[in-house]
Amino acid sequence: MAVRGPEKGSARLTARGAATRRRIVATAADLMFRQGVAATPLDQVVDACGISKSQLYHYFPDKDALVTEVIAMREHLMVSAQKPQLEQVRSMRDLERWRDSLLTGLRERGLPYKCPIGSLANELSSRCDDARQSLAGIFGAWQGLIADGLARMREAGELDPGADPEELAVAVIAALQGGYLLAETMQDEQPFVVALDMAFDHVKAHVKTPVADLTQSDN
Amino acid sequence: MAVRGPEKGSARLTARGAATRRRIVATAADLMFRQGVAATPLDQVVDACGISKSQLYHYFPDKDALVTEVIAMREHLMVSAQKPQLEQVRSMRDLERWRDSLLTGLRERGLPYKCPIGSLANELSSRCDDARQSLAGIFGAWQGLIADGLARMREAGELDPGADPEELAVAVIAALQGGYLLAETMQDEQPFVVALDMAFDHVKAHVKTPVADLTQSDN
DNA sequence: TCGGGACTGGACGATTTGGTCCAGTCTGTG
DNA sequence: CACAGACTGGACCAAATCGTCCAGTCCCGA
Repeated sequence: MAVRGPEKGSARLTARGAATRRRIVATAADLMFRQGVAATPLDQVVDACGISKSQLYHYFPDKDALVTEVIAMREHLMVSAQKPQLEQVRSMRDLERWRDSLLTGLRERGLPYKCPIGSLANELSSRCDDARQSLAGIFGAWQGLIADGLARMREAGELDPGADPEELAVAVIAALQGGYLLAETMQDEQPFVVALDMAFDHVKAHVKTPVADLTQSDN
Repeated sequence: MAVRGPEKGSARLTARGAATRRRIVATAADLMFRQGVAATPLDQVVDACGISKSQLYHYFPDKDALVTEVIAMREHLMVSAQKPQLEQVRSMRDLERWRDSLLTGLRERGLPYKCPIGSLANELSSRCDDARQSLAGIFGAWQGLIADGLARMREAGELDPGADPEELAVAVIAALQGGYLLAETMQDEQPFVVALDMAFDHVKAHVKTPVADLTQSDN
């Protein structure tokens, strides 16, 4: 499970070859998301992808390398899905729009109620330190995106100067992850909603009271 | 991964036999906690336990049965660890004592920063519906213990009558789980602390304001 | 047209793992 | 003692899986 640099053979790659390569990673990512990494045999990837086994090994030296790419793709997908919205965040209203999109996303995808990153982290962090570090990096990037939005809110005077964007972002992600896990286990979206609401109440508790605020602010 | 009833052979069991059986489950639980269920071969359980393979199969028909028992043991451990404290909860102060014990527990155990139940849920809920349901039951039991405490707080007038103990309990557990996952992935207890603090702020937000609060309410 | 990467398809080896089987020993108790 | 259950120890099977290898075809651009 070593995290390698750019692939050896990636230098000379036809457009067609690159497309196939991406297809393999995408297929593997999907299967591994639903079944887990260990529970996804390469033969299944091969079948689902409609390629031959030798082709898979033509692009990837071993399963670990494939997993590494899957993780990288997950980071890319997360960033390209979250960044556009989070970058725009300058007010609580913006942040709530983001929350709403998380919710509708969960509902549209339906089961399984899992976070692609969280489930990878859970399975791999104990077994492969390279993967764990990559996943930690993804969480860090996510945290950064959220924290930046919160920081902008603070600059805009929406957030209390004493509020720590990084810490709030960690709390939000933790709530998200916990919500995903409970929702998946209970097969019910309610825990996810409850967790998200908690996180947003927590953020709101650091909102500079514009007018008389009903929700009393604890510390 | 079928969840069976009481074992077939459990009828005639010497004290010695029962002890060995428990030892097997405990050993398996520990290994599976640290490495994951799939990543724990039975041979390793056998070695770590100092028994012979035939003995393992003398007590358990297959690996699934062993996993089922491991889950049951996890429930038992959770309840016997949490119930005594949570049963006593009648005030915010009591609840905070419980939180403190969670924290010191995490610190004493050290790495891995995982929840034995959460990690099982994450790995098994996608792959075995029987296990998933058992784990959901454990989460439900945990939720119940917390919710009961919160309900007593409400009866005691410490909690707002409008507060929903069940919902608050779900939020607390979600924060816990998310905190564990982040802490484990980042190899840092801070996310766990942050998540727990969020959860407790959330509960406190439903505390009936007793008198003038000393903790400054930030404007 | 020629060459190289893309790709097939399946044989093959090695390893791991779950699971079976059994001959025989140990141990505690009625 | 006799017997039942506890236990050893390893041989053994079958399946899954990772990974290798190769002969040969297909496709595309210089």
